Amino acid sequence: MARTTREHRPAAERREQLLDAAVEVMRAGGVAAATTRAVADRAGLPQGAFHYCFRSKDELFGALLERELDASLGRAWAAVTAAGDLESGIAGALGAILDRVRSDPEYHLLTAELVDVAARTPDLAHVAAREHGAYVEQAERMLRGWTDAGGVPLAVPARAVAESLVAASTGITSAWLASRDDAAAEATVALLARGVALAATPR
Amino acid sequence: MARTTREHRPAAERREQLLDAAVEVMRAGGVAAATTRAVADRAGLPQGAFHYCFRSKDELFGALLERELDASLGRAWAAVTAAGDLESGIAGALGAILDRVRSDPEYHLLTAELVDVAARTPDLAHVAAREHGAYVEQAERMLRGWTDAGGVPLAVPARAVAESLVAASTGITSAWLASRDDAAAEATVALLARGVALAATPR
DNA sequence: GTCTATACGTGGATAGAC
DNA sequence: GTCTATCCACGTATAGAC
Repeated sequence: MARTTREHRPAAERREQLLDAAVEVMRAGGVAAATTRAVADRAGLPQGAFHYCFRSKDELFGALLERELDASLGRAWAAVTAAGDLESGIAGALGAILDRVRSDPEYHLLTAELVDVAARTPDLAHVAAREHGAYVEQAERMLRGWTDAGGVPLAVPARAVAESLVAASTGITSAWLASRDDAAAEATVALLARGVALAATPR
Repeated sequence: MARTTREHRPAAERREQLLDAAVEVMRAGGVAAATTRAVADRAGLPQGAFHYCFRSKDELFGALLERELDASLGRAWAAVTAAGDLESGIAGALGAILDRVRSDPEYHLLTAELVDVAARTPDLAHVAAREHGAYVEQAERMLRGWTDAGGVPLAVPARAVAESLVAASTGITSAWLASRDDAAAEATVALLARGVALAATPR
C-alpha cells in the first residue's frame, strides 16, 4: 500500500538529497540526463519538490558545481604525504591522481564536463576559474611542504611549478579517459615527473 | 515577400550546411543548445530537412565529431616547422597550440565538451580514443622529423615523449580555458618544454 | 529528392490543495 | 513546508504534399 503522506524534512536536507541524486544521474548519462524529473525521481521525491529546494535547474547546477569541485579538490593531492626527492614526490602525486581517476572514471568524466559547461556559462565562469586557482594553490602548498622540510631548493617559483603540475595532471587524466591506456599513462607520469623535477631544480 | 519554394540542393551539401550550423550553435550555447530546430534554423533550412540528411540527432553528432576532430587534428601541430634544439622546438609547438586556443576559445571549449560526451557515449567512445591516438602519432612524427634532421638523439622512446606532449598541451589548454591567465600559461609552456626536453635527452 | 505540417513525447515551471 | 495537478514551450520524428 502506498504511503499517502511523506515525512517532512528540512529543505537543506532535501537539497543535499537532490544534489546526491543529480550526481548519480549524471554519472550514468552525463549532464544532459539530469532533468528535474530524473533527479527528483532518483531522490525519491516528487518532481515538484525540485522547485521549492532550488529556484531553477540552473541554481541546482551552480550548487552542484561548487559542492563537487570543492569535494574533488579536498581529495586531490591529499594521498601524497612524504617524498624522498622531488621527482619521486611528483611522480607519487601524479600517480595518485591517476589512480583516483581510474578507480572511478564516470565521476571524473562528469567533473570534466561540469567544468566545460561552467567555463562557457557566464554566471558560472568564475567557479571554474576559482576552482583552478584553488587547485594550483593546493599543489603549491604540497611543494612548499616538501622543499621546506627536505631542504630541496627550487630554481623557479613554486607557483610556476604548481601550475605545471596541475596542467600535467589534467592532461594525463584526460588522455587516460580518452584512451584507457594504462601503460601510456604511467609512462607519461614518469616522464613528466622527471621533467618537471629536472626543470625545477638548480642544475 | 516570402519565397514559397526553395532551391533543391544535393543532400551531401545540406549535410555540410547542417554540420556548419551545428558548430555555430554549439559555439554559442554548448552541446545542449544544438537541437534539431536550432541547427536547422541556423542553416536556413526547415526543421524537417534535418531528418533526410541525418537519420537522427545522434548521427549528426557522430559526423560532427569526426569532422571537427579531424580538422582540429590537421591544424594542431602544423604551425611548427623548424626547431633549433629540442626544448625550443617543443616550446614552439606548445606555444602555437596555446595561441590557437586563445584566438578562438569558444571553439576549443566546444571540442573539449564534444570529446567528453563522446568518451561517455558507448557508440562514440572509439572516436575519442582514435582521435587521441592520431594526435599522439602526429606529435611523434613531428619529433622524429626533428631528431632525424638535427641529429638530436632521444634517451626515451619517441612515442612516450609524444604522449607527454599531448598531455602537456591538453593540460595547458584546459588550464587557460578555465583561468584565462596568459602569464601562467606561458610560464607553464616554458617549464614543461624545458622539462620534457631535459627528461628526453641523454644526460 | 525536397520540403511542410503535424503528431507525440518530454521538460521546466507554477498554482494552489493539503 | 510539502506535494499534486497541470500548463505551455520545446524537441524529435514522421506522414505525406510537391
